[in-house]
This record gives sequence, structure tokens and C-alpha cells, in this order.
Amino acid sequence: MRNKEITIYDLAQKLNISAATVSRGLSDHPAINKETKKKIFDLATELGYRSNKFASNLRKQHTHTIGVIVPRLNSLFMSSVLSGIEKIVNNAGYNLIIAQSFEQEAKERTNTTTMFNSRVDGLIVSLSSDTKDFSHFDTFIKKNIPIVFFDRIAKEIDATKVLIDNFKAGYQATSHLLDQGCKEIMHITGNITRNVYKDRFEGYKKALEERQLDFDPSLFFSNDLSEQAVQDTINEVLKRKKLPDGLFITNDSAAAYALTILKQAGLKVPKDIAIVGFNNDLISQVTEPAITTINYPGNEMGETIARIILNRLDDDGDSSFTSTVTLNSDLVIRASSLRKKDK
Amino acid sequence: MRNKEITIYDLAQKLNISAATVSRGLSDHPAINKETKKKIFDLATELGYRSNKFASNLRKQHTHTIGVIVPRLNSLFMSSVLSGIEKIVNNAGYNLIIAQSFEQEAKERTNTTTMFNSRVDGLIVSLSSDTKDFSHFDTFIKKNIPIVFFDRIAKEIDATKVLIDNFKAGYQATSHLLDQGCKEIMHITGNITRNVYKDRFEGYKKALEERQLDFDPSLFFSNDLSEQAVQDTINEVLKRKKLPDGLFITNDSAAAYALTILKQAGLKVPKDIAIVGFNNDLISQVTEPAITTINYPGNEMGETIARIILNRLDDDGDSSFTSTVTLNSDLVIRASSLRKKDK
DNA sequence: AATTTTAATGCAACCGATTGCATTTTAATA
DNA sequence: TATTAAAATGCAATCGGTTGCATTAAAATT
Repeated sequence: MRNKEITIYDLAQKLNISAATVSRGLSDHPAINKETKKKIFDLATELGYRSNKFASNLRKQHTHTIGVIVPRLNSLFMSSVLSGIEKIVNNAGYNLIIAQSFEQEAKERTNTTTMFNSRVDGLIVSLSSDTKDFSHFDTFIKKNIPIVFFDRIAKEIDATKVLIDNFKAGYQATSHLLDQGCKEIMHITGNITRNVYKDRFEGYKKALEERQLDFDPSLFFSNDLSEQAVQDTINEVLKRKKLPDGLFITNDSAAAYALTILKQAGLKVPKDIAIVGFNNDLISQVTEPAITTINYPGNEMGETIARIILNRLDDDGDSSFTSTVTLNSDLVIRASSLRKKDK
Repeated sequence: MRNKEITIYDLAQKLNISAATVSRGLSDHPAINKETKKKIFDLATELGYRSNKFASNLRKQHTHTIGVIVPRLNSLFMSSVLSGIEKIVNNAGYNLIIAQSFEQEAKERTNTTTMFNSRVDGLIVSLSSDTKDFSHFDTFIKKNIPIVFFDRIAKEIDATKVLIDNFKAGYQATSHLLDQGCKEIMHITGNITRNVYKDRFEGYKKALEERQLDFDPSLFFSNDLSEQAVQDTINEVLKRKKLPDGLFITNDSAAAYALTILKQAGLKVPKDIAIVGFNNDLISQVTEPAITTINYPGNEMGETIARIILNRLDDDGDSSFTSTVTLNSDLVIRASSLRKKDK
């Protein structure tokens, strides 16, 4: 039932010219006569011709496709980044293949292999939180296929990276809480083998240190930031005699969820405990009180990533210099952390 | 610098056998001697051989790739669906190409063309809210390439569809508000040319009708459910002398945002106005009060979609029967709508 | 009109895996 | 040992564009 595919040979035959001319005409080659081109295009649309990408890719040895592997798609930040990437990359005639690692190293590994076998021209990655081994990217590096890591990166890998200054963000968040009079700041964060969480944690410690406060390990929690994990963590802390008066939690969904639990437990926010989240997702705006958070330039980051990878793709020479681009982030102060009237 | 790609010819030469045998060996063809296969596999891994999908696809005329086009990725619902699809489809050896239409018909159209040219074996679509013309899917239908529409569907298209009973959900939501004593229920929803919103709206009207209440057009708003739109709508309503005492708004983010605005305006929820959202996203749990919503079986829906499309792909005959699968949804009652103590 | 330039087009060899059919090798049977 | 059946393997065409080089047609120059 499927009607046969039209090929350039069909077009060539009908027009009494060679397939080579058709091919060149279709790709707007300068050496082809305008009228010939027109004829080719007209017939092509009339017959519903579509280029066979496999034949083309097979011959050209590149796919005009860029792979993206991210932990999850369900955050405003991720969709902004993606949206930024897609915009730039589409304009340059590239397509995107998107895959999720669901925070699992194994899945990230198979995704990477799939991308490799699909022969993407470039790869954009935000690491899953539990990836410890990076050998799955070796194939790309060996073949000199550009990779750009963003947000969740790894120092160990020698590739271009785009991210924000997580140390600074962590420092800002914590300093802000301290400014608001918090003394015992709990920090709930992700897996600190990953840079984003590690650096924020370092920023947190730095801020404490600056005020001559000791880091209290019993206020530090590293988990997967799932609802369950947040729940368990908070419940455990609530059993203590002395409760913390500040919470820096590195993800807005988790922050919102934590806020809900704390309120249910009868605590007042920010009076009893002040909260700072991370990401500036919508969810941080709709809680009561709204949550102070770190604003992350997702869209801009996406565009930056896209430009970088397109550059690498252009001068396909060995422009193997690697760079790290750091974008700005800033603290958005809302009621969840405001204990002082002034300023 | 890029080391040359290994092909089956390289393997064949090194092993002193034909490329045909290598090809068959690699795909575990029964006619190939076990020892030969082993030799082939061993050499392949040793040399880092990877199959060239283009050559393979070119020859086999199918891609083992399924395209997915959705309005946006940034909702829990969407990522659940995607996750469900990916799980099933991956197990069957298929890959996914995901694209977003960003609610724009034009983008949906180009995405569709791209998918078509990429020769996906099947297509999964949730329509953008403003798509009125469906001719971009014609090419797929003509070529008998399976399409499955889900959630945002169009009656006009003759294809398999997977969705929930939006009429029933709208009816349930509204009836619940009525049960709670609401008399003037405002309904804010998306573009009602789209089934999901249309059907919920019909359910809303039906529930009113059943109680001998007239539908009041001044309480009905159709927009893009963006923060801005919600803001504008609510602000306008707040100017009125008589305020509504119920709100059924068909998206949890919008519901949460609306709730925030209403609270800021000094209204008590649910006392002054009871709210029901849609989707059961995390955001509906963390507001104060938590929002009553419709729970949507995203993961299950994804798996169902995947199974359907894989079936169609298997018996690639003209199993052109089209079906509509309706999954269950249910009302999750939370504080935002609870005005009565009992039940 | 003869010669040189420039513009258009064609030829044919790729790209790498797949597969129907033929052929060779090995095992089984007479 | 000769013959037949079964098991392995090879040949060569095919999928549909792309592109270096050659060729032809048209235009410009002398």
C-alpha cells in the first residue's frame, strides 16, 4: 500500500538530466542554472520528493544531529536550557536528539552509546548525579567529536564546560541566611561527588567560616532530593531537641516540599526557620511564604552551549582547546528567608 | 586526527572471510558457524567496530526510531508519559527523537517535517494548543506510517488516540465544587478548540446543568494558561462587584499561580473561593492550602502509547484500524476545595 | 572566425551494510 | 567410495545521495 519513495533518479529521468544535477540543484549549488533548479524544485514538490537522509549521511559522513543527555526534563531550568539550545541549533540546520538518564549512570551510559552509534555530530551532557566513571565518553573524545558539558560537570573530563558559579551561589545563599540572623543552617543537597552540589556546599562552608561559625556535620544532608528523601531528612531533624533556624536546599521542588513538611510540623517560616532554594522554578513563587532562591539563566546557558558546539563543528580542525564558560546567577530574595524588615 | 572507522570489510579482510559473512555473523544469523561468529565478535570488539546505521537503514528502509512531538516538556505529566514511552520502546530496541512545539502550530509543522525526513518508523504526538490545520500529518498517513495521538488530540484525524476522559474529569471537578457549596464557579482553561479543554469545559457545563444552574459566560475564560494570562484574568475578575466562589482551572501550575494571586488579593481559599486544578503536579501539593486536582496517569499512558505503536509496527500490514484508548483519571481532594467537614 | 573563459551538466566511483541466490565445504547416507 | 543432504560461506547487486573530475555548451575576447 505504501507508495514508492521518489528518488533523485526519478526526478532526473523525468527531467531528462542527470542525477548529479538534480542533487546539486536541490542543494542550491552555484554551478546549476537557475531555470534548471526551478524545474527540479517544482517537480520535487509536485512528486512529494524527500531526501533520503541515510544515503546522504552515509555519503557525507555526518548527520547534522546533536545529542543531548540530561538527568531529567521535568524542571523549568532544563526546559529553558533545551529551548535555548534548540533555537540556536535549529537555525544552523541541526536537529536534536534528547535522552534522559533519570539520574542513573547505567542509563547515561547506554544513552551515550546510542548517541555514538547514531553518529551524532556533537554531544551535550549534564551528568547524572551518580556517574562516577566517565569512560563512556572516551569514544567521543577519541574520535574528536565535540562534547559540551553543562551544569553537572566533572573536572576529570577534559572538555568544554558551561555552568554557573555554584560556589558563589552557595556562598550567597548561606550568607543571606546568616544576614537574616540564622545561626544553625541546615544544608540539604544532592550527591556531592557532583560539582554543582559540591561547589554549593563549599560556598556554604565558606560563608560559615567567614563568620567564625563551625561547620556542623549533623546539619548536612546529601541525598537524591526526592520527595521521599526530603521527607525522611526533615522528619529526622524534627526529632532533635534543638532545631535548625535556617535551611539551604539546592532545588526548588525540594525546597517547596520541605517547606510544606515544616509547616505541617507547626514551624513558622521564616520565623522559626528561614529557607533558601535553588533554580527559581515557578514552584518557588507559589508557596506560602514564597521561597528565596537562586536564579539560573537557563535559556542563556542553552544558547551559549549551542554556539560553542556549533563553533567546534565549524572549524572541524583540532580546535581542541577546552574552555569553561561561567554564567552569572543571582539571589532572588522572597519571604521565606526575610526575617528582618530593613533592606 | 580522527581514526578511521572500522567497517565490516575491514573485519572481513582481517579474518579472511567475506563481508556478507561478517554481516550475518554480527546479526547472529543461524547459518553462520558459531566459531566464525565468535571470531567476528572478538575482532569487532577488539577493533572498536560500530555498525553504520546509515548504511544499514539505507538498505533496510527503516530506522528503529520513533518520533515524539509534544507542546512542552516541562510538566511532570509530560515527563511521566515520556518516561513510560521510553521504557517500553527501548526494550523493543527503538530510539526516541523528542521535539517540542512550544504550543506553536508552525513549530509543530516543521518538527513533523523533520521527523518525516528523518524517516521515523512511527510518530507520537500531543498537539499544540493552536494547531488548527492537520495537513502536516498527511504525509505520514499517506505512507501508512503509524501515528498515535495522545492527550491533546483532534477528532478530525483518523488515527489511534490515547487519552483520559476529559469530559468526566471536568464533570467531576465541577460537581465536587458544587458539592462544596460553590454557586459561581469560574472556569479558566486553555484553547477550547483543543479536545482536552473543550471536553473539560463540556463536563463543567454538564455538571452545572445537572443542578439547574445556568452557564454564565462571564465566568468562563479561555487563554494560554501562562502566568501572565492567569494574572490578567484574575485581576479582571477581582474588579467585579460579585466575586465567584469557585475556580476550576485546568492546569496545576496555573492553579497554583492563581491561588497565589487570590491570596494576595486578600481572599481566603477555600472559604471565599474554592479551587480545583488539573494534573496532580508536585506544585499542587506545596501550596497553602494544597490544591485539589485531577490525577492523570502519565506513566501508564506512556506505556500504553508505546505498546500500541509497537504493535502497529510489528504487523506492518495495513492494520489500519484505529482505536481510542481511554484511561482512568481521578479527583484528588485537598484543602483548596474543602469547605465542608463531612466527607 | 578562432580562441579563451566561464557556465552547466554528466560520468562514475564512492559511502557500508544487507540479502537472494549460487557455490563450496562438510556431514550423512546409500 | 559415490551420492545426497545439510551447513557455511561467498558473489554481487542494491539502497539513494554526493562529489572530483571530465566534458560539453554558451559567452566573451582577440
